[in-house]
Amino acid sequence: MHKPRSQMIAETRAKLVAAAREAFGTVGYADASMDDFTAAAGLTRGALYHHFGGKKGLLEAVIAQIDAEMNARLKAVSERAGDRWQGFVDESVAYIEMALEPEIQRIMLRDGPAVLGDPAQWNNAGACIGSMAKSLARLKADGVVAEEVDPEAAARMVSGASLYAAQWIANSTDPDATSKKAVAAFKTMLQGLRAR
Amino acid sequence: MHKPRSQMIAETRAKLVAAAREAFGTVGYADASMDDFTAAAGLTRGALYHHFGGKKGLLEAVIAQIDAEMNARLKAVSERAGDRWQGFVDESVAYIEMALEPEIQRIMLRDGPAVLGDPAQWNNAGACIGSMAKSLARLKADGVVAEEVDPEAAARMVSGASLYAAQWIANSTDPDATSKKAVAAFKTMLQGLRAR
DNA sequence: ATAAGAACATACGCAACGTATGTCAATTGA
DNA sequence: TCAATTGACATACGTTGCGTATGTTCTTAT
Repeated sequence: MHKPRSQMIAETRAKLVAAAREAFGTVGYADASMDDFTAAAGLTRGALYHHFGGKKGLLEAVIAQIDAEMNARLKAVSERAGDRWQGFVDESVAYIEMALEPEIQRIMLRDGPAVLGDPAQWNNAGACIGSMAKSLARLKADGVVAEEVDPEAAARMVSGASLYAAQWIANSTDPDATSKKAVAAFKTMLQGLRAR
Repeated sequence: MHKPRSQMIAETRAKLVAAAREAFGTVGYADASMDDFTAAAGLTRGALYHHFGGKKGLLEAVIAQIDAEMNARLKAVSERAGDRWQGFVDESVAYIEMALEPEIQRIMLRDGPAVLGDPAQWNNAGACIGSMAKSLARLKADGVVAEEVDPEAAARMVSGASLYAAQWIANSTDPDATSKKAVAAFKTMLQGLRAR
């Protein structure tokens, strides 16, 4: 007796997502040949078009997967902290550090926005930004964060700042030293969000 | 009598840059056909390869042109302000507003980094970020900006935050209201950079 | 004036994408 | 149980776009 069909399908989709994730993360979206990475998954472009509608659809699936993983990691970090503000700071710094990972940098922060447009309008509405905005909203309710800051606006700017900081670090000749500078300046800047 | 050769060359290059700028800014780098926009300039791909070495080379030329324009505009804004800190804030807000222009958003902030990599390592070293870092360095020397902030780090984070804020505004259903929220949160965050 | 080289255009090959079509297995219904 | 149907996937083909190699013309220098 063979496996049930639904399971076969899930495996096929998972194989394609994994192979594409590998390819997108290393050579980049544009230079990833569909023929190549579908073959690496033991399949052909036919399966890809059937399940994901095209190259962009597959990118969306890859992004959704990574996004979920990032969200889980960030949640864990913020829950580990003492107070709420510290949790927010830790989460933001963790975000910078995640942006150091080549796969995240390439797929989530460069090719993703270039191909699919504004990250905020991706299907799950950007789980990462969403959770950060939630943290900020709670902090604002607690009076820790200043009245005039809109949580979503701040969350977006923080993630943008993180990305640019991470790119800077990743391309620097001395990543460790650069990282220290970036995190210091970043924390200082975050202080501006606090109520006086 | 014909025009001197050097002038003809300059005109040809300018035509190609202009046509590419138009195409890149509207349909995006990936979907811009070299055959199409060189024809729009009254030329062929041959001229493009001769002068710019390829599609990426032309993108670099387009970016250099836009970067110079942006730098000039930002310089004008910061010089118009009363004190130095105000000049920096104005410059940053102006940066957000520039990031609202579709051409700048598409070419400088999305396709550019995706195709050419870290903006900081572009040939002229990113005139915009450079000038912002200079402003911050002066402010730090004057004791207006806190000791622990590295000017370049801050400049990068500010531009990253601006980009994300601008994308948010550009894609929102009510750009005016969103813009107000973003600028308010942005200014608040910048306060964090000041010495106490 | 003629050789040399730059400024382009034209022609060709190649790789990648999307679609249309085919095939086979699994499920459904009588 | 056995057709009939549906869905999963492969194969083949046409199109498009890029890069290069090879012309052709025109300036410039000697």
